[in-house]
Amino acid sequence: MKATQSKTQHWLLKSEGECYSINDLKKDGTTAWEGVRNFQARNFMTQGMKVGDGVLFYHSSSKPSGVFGLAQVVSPAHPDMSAQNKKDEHYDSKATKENPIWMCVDVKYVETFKNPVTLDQIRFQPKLAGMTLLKRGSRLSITPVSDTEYNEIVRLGQ
DNA sequence: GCCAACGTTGGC
DNA sequence: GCCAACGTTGGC
Repeated sequence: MKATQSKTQHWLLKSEGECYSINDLKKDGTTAWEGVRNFQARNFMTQGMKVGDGVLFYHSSSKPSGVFGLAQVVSPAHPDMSAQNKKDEHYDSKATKENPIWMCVDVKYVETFKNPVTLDQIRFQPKLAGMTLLKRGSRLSITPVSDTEYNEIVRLGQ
């Protein structure tokens, strides 16, 4: 399905801080967002994300958890090769060259927040109360973020 | 390390 | 196509 909307969207990407942090992204410059093994999150990448979209970089399972910086989508979705790599921890035996199943986009480092916006802060802000992140049991590693939410988090972080 | 919430799998 | 079992996520 081809995305019909042309407006720039914003997204929140979760990463375990211990595993891949905003500092790792800064070091790498650009990275393929591999390892997503959830259909809903994948569909956001294949159908929703567009080059130029803004990304809130969230550390989960970190002390504290929160948005630590900004990134940007720099490629359309392409096959996630880690799914076809037997040695990769996210290997999926059903993924093939003909049917890669799992896709990923490339994201580019933009900036590290001077003041990381913690989960507590996000909960406290009325403008951010509706964020998918705060929904009970929300474990999605990729969620859409509204203009208002995005701008508010950027304002708090800088 | 606990556990609630959720997605996926597989037997029927 | 139901649903129990299982694995994973992620805040605490």
